Amino acid sequence: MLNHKRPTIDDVARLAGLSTATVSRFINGSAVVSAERAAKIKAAIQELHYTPHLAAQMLASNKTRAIGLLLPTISGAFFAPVLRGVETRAIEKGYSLLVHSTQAQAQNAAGKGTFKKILAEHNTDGLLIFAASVDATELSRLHSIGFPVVLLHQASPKEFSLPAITVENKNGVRALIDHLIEDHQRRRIVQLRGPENHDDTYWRDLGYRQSLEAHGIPYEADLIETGGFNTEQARQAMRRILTRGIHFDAVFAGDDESASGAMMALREAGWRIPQDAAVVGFDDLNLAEHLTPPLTTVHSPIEQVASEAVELLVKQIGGEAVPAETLLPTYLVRRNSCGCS
Amino acid sequence: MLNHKRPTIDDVARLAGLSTATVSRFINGSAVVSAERAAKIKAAIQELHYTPHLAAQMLASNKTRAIGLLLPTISGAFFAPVLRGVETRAIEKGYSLLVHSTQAQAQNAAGKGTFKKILAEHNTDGLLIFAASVDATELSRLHSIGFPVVLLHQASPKEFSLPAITVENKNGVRALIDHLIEDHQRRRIVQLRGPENHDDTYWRDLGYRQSLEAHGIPYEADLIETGGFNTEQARQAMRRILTRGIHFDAVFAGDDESASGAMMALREAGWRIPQDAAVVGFDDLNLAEHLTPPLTTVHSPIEQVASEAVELLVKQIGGEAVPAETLLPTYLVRRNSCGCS
DNA sequence: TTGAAAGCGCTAACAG
DNA sequence: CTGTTAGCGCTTTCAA
Repeated sequence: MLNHKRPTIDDVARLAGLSTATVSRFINGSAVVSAERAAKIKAAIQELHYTPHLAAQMLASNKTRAIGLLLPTISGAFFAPVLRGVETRAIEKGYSLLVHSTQAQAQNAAGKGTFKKILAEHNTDGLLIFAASVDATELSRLHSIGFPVVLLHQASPKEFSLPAITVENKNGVRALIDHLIEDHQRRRIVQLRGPENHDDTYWRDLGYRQSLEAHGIPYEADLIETGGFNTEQARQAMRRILTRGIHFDAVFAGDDESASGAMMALREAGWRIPQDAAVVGFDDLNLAEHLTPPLTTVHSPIEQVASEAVELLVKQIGGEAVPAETLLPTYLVRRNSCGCS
Repeated sequence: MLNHKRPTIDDVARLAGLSTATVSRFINGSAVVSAERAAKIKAAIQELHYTPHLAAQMLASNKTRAIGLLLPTISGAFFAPVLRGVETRAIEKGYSLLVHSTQAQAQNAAGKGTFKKILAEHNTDGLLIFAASVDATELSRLHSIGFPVVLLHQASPKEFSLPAITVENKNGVRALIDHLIEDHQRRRIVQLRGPENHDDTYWRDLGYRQSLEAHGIPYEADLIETGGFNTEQARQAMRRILTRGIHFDAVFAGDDESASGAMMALREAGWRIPQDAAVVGFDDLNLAEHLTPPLTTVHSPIEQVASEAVELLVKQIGGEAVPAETLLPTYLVRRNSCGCS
């Protein structure tokens, strides 16, 4: 397909009048090369437009220089900053990025008997695994072969330890609900929970409960529904709440996308926000400030989690030890959907 | 890092009592292997948990079995179906997917003098290039070395021919504007244009103009603004229109995300949709039916474009000829934001 | 610091 | 249909 054969390291070595080994050392910085020869090599590389053949490097070094990102799905506003953070940092570190949404595979694998691991130790040096992307068996297998892994928005299984990074869910929600109760006198606060078995769901719920408890407000099952961290699901959940005909004066939607869905359902039913019910979210995605009214929420450093995760993974690949758990701080962002002006 | 050395094709061959060549043939289906031996090989592979070493395959075959997807950015609701379509089909075809948003790189490369081609012929077998992701020079270079490329939502440069795939923008918009004029008696229709130098922008504008012309309505520069296919930009563009104090009774927002922004701006200003102004979009993203009111728009088969693009690319990689241009049909979706009930 | 040379695991002639 | 074998382009001992 290509017109000219691409230049090899041998071509460079020949042109520079040196051995391939020296060129290789120069390229990888794996040993000091005399300044004089380094210059020659650099010139030869430029002249030939030489780029190392990745596959050959991999084969010889037994490294892929690629990291894999496993996501449940790539849809949704939430994953944009995740991808951005991961990609930017990965490139910076000289790794290429393989992205795979396990949901896409599930659709695909249905019908076939085979379960092929599209992203694993055979084509990456390490894996970034987002909550709900792979099952415990695979996690355990990766751990057992000592393969570098970082878990995002997901705690390590109890049986063994895999480095995990996430945000301060509980305290964030705590501040959020405190604000609703203390500054806006709301007491009947609906919660639209995220997906079950999702750690964020667990901790956000806990923050919600603790705030209620601290203010002497009982936890009421009637006020709880599952929004699934998803606009459409949240919209329907909100409708179900509305159908119950129960009294409430605020909605904690689980995340911003859910908040958007909750607002739709509320508005359809003729409710005014925040007069009839305050609505708050979590994440502080771009969309938050563009909702009507602008959404009060908890700022979550999503992109930073992503880029820090890459950092942790690369360290592991390099054989360094990394902290078992990293928790990035969150903070309350007051806009208008809570009643602030 | 790994405990056990991974099995090689030699281990499989030894266990099966055959040659590596036969095993290789079986794995790649590159020649017929007798049923009896095939069974033996299959068993050996299972027993050893053998997976081919990708780098070795690449090096020996001079193929990467990876395709690259170049996007301007991964943010935005629009790209979710693109990614889904590409990934699903790529996996199906046995290719892995490398994603790169050129915007992320631009941020990164700023400051450095180097421009490294993160995705190109050295690490992929072919490239899927979305509109506005790479410049003409790089396109020309890829073409000159005969590297497989498919352009998405972007026409081939005039100087040479690269296969391109996109949707029927013009006729879609034509039907949309016709609907506004004929069925809802709108005559002063604002257009929020997409980014300049974007082919979709050009064709959508043409559809808009042709519909106006067909109905004897003059094209008025005052009614035109740039929405950039982006919620926030569109919102601001809409505000600018509003500031002009001119009369209008409908808004063609360029795409659905822009429509969402336009709606926000209109609502802020106290306009009712569709009574005071109809609002219509393009794409028919998931969000369209969830806007208030549900958005009348043009359905664009985004995911299908993506998966068809993979198909075209894989064909090229296989040395097959492919059509220079592929245009997928669009159709009008009437919901309520146009005034339909 | 440098060079020579032995592979890394696999594919693809080539010969049978 | 099957086996033998020569590389693919690079990294990495081992000696010098």
